Amino acid sequence: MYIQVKNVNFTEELKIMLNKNRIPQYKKLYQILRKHVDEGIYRQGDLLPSENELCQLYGMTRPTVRQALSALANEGYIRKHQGKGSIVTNMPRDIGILSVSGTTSAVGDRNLRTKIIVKPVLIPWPQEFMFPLSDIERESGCIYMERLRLLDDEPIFYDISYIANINLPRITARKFENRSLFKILRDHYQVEIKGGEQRIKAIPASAKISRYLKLKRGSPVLHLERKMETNVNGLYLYSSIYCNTHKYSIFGRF
Amino acid sequence: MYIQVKNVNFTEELKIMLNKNRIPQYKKLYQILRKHVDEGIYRQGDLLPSENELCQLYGMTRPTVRQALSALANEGYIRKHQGKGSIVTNMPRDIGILSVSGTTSAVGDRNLRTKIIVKPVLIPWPQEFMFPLSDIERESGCIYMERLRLLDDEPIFYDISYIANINLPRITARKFENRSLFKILRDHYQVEIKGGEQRIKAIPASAKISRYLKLKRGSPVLHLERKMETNVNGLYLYSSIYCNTHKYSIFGRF
DNA sequence: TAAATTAACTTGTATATACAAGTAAAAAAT
DNA sequence: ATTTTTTACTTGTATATACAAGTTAATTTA
Repeated sequence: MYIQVKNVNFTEELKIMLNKNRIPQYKKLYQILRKHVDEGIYRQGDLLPSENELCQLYGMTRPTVRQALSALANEGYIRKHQGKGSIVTNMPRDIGILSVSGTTSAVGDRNLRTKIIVKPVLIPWPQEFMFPLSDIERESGCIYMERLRLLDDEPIFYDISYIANINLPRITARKFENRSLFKILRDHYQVEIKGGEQRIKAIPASAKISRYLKLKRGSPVLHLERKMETNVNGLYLYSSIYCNTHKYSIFGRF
Repeated sequence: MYIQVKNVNFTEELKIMLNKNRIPQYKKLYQILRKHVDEGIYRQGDLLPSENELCQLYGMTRPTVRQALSALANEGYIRKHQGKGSIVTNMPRDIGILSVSGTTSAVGDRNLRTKIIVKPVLIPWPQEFMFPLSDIERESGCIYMERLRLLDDEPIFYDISYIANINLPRITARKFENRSLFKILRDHYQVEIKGGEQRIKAIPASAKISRYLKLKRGSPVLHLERKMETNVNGLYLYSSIYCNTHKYSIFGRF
């Protein structure tokens, strides 16, 4: 018995391998600028360098720079004004809960604490899941976790997360206290959230939810069911989020 | 007494006037394709003509066509797949409530009826408004209206709208039954919603809201406060929306 | 001094071109 | 017949260029 090897040009293969994780220039610039906004190097209201300046700084042509900027504009990080320039938007981090980022970034990282209620465990998917699942997802099982998010020591979010166990080695061993699940996925697994869908309801607090969110039973609670698409084919993130909106509203840009 | 006329080249002025309402090519294509999707000429899952075909069909170059397509993709009308093509997304109309379009399009126009509770009237702005107002907005007064939206004869949305009275002649005379406010603004005033922000809460139904939405007092209701930016400088639309989410969820893509 | 014009920026729109990379079906090889 | 390769499509990335149009500040003009 022998293994048949496909007839390939190995130098070609190697080139492809090396180029596989190649990040396009416009995406590099996008990531740099987003990081600068996130880290406060550019603050709200600041003017970004002009497109021509960015061309010079990073050695690209204007269409490439514009591609990066329009990605930032689409996600609400900046707003472009003809004749003036690109202005950093007031609260890019607050897109959060209604957009691409996770709940950690939804409130600005400041006074948010995360308490793990149920550590990440690998379980079979629930019989009746809130979204339809593919066969691959069903087969690979589900990484399940429950987290309580406290803002100024008040419980605000109760998160239940479900992730298909696809290509995420050792994820159940990681620490999720005070870190965004999304950041971990991005930094350690190169998983980027690309979009998704959600359903929103106002519901009366159940016994469990009222206990965790320290509310009276039956008082109104915001309930989000979210399905998030990633750059990894077939990998979706699901979460069911209960929010105490008595004191804080959920804020979003669109 | 005489009126001093600015020294201008009138042919130049005329040219500018005529070009003033000129719509860019990519925007024309964007509008055409969006209309086709809205009207069901392209249905969910359908493949749009390829970029090169669109180039030929509409006499543009590929970058221009791509600009139109990426606008559609950003708003969730299509999804692009390298190597395959642009696929019409399952429920582009349902972006509605959480995105750019109005509530009429949020549920697909089908069984939605609109009942005017308070006809559009010009009033001064409320003392304590949910969003800060500019001086121009305050001075120009506020077009106010209340509408109840029924889905299959069940009251679902209670809309309170506020619009600054800037350059919207005769708007209080228009009929808003069963039509989207946004569509009227777009078709008659060339006002396009470009983005905005919103706050979402779960609150107990007040006496008024419970009456209109046919709910028990105190039962959970979704409350949205929205500020929408337009292409008209200084013109914002505001609305306060109460939703009965017992039967239906609010759905959104991001 | 005050108004108007000009100049020097900014982003917006558009063309033309080239090659990379993903997909799917036809064609060729086994 | 089955597998592999090729081919012909698709969208993605990138450059180079040009002019339009909005904004702001400096300059000129009255």
